[in-house]
Amino acid sequence: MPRAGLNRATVVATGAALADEVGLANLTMGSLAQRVGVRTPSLYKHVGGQGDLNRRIATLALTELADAVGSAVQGCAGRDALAAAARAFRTFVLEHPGRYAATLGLEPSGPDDPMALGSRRLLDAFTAVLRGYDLDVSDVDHALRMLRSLCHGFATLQGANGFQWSADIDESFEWLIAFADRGLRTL
Amino acid sequence: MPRAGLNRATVVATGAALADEVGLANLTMGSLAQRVGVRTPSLYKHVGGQGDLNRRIATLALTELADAVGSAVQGCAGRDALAAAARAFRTFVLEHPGRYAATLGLEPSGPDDPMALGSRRLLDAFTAVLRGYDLDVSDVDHALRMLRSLCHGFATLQGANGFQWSADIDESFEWLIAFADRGLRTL
DNA sequence: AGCTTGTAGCTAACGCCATTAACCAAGGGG
DNA sequence: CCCCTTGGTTAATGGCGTTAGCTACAAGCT
Repeated sequence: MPRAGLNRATVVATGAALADEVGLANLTMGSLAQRVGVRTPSLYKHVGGQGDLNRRIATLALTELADAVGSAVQGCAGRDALAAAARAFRTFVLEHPGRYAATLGLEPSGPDDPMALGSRRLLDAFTAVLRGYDLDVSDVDHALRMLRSLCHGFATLQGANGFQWSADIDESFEWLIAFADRGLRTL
Repeated sequence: MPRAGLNRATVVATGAALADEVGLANLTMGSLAQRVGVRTPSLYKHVGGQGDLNRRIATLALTELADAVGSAVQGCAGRDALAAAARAFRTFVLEHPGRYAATLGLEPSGPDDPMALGSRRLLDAFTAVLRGYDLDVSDVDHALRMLRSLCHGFATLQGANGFQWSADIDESFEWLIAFADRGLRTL
């Protein structure tokens, strides 16, 4: 029959898009096959299986996220950089919940795993933000983990509808950025 | 044949324990049935299905978590209360990852949903912590979300092995508590 | 051009999982 | 003592991921 002209990159990208639409848990090999116009087993010619697909989506997501945060930070420093990074992070998670969910709970296989590379680039972007505050070296790792926890926690809780009560969520996020900025400046 | 003497509570409790052991995603009706010593379809006499089971595990988890945080906070105030609440939260999530995972991404069906009740009690415990800092009323909701994001983010990232690099994780968590305390005291 | 060969697609089949239907026995309340 | 609620059973269905084995497209060599 006519070749569909698929390749690994399109399969992974379509899978990521589908995961964003229907949720990672509902990303099924059948639905992905249908989306790319092929029968289910054909996907295995491009991808090792669901685990492998998930891993590749995670790698894509981490790369994109690192790009987004990295370029948002360009040209800012201090509080502006912090706000830009945090907003870019949250925007990405809310716009691409499936991709982001794929990145959680995976261990990098080795140091040259492209996933670990994306992870490191993301970390570097946040490290650059912290360079705008003159922290003691012993504080940098902790501050990094604090920022990551804040961004990850807020974004995933919002994505999971974890904030039920009244106050405006965007306002809370800006408040949170201001809080972190104040804390970092007075260390 | 001989009755196994099951009831809803034991099924849910065993399901929660199993989810903690093998991960919520690997909690299967078959494995749970085996654990309680019964054939799979028998579970449906006690529980509506996998979704219902998940919901009941989440309710149990939220109740336990609210109890843990609530009693940890008893008799402390200010920084001590904050530290006690945060530690209790993280300990619970790390010791019961399956239960906690079940609580995410669920919408309470109604205002008298027992799950919403547990959720509210947990919220109340954190609100009590904040009462030790004299915040402007307009800040309370934002501060609450900040604390929830911090605790949730840190605990889930640690549980997912999201902290790869070197620094000591417990030390980071204590640093983070101190950071939040300082920020809250200087609002 | 024609043959070859690698490979992207297909169908068929298997096993696991959740769920439902239909049946059966245990055991307490009249 | 009987009955009928109820907690257990086996059998069957449908959806999923995955593998095996086949087919036919298309590129490359002669």
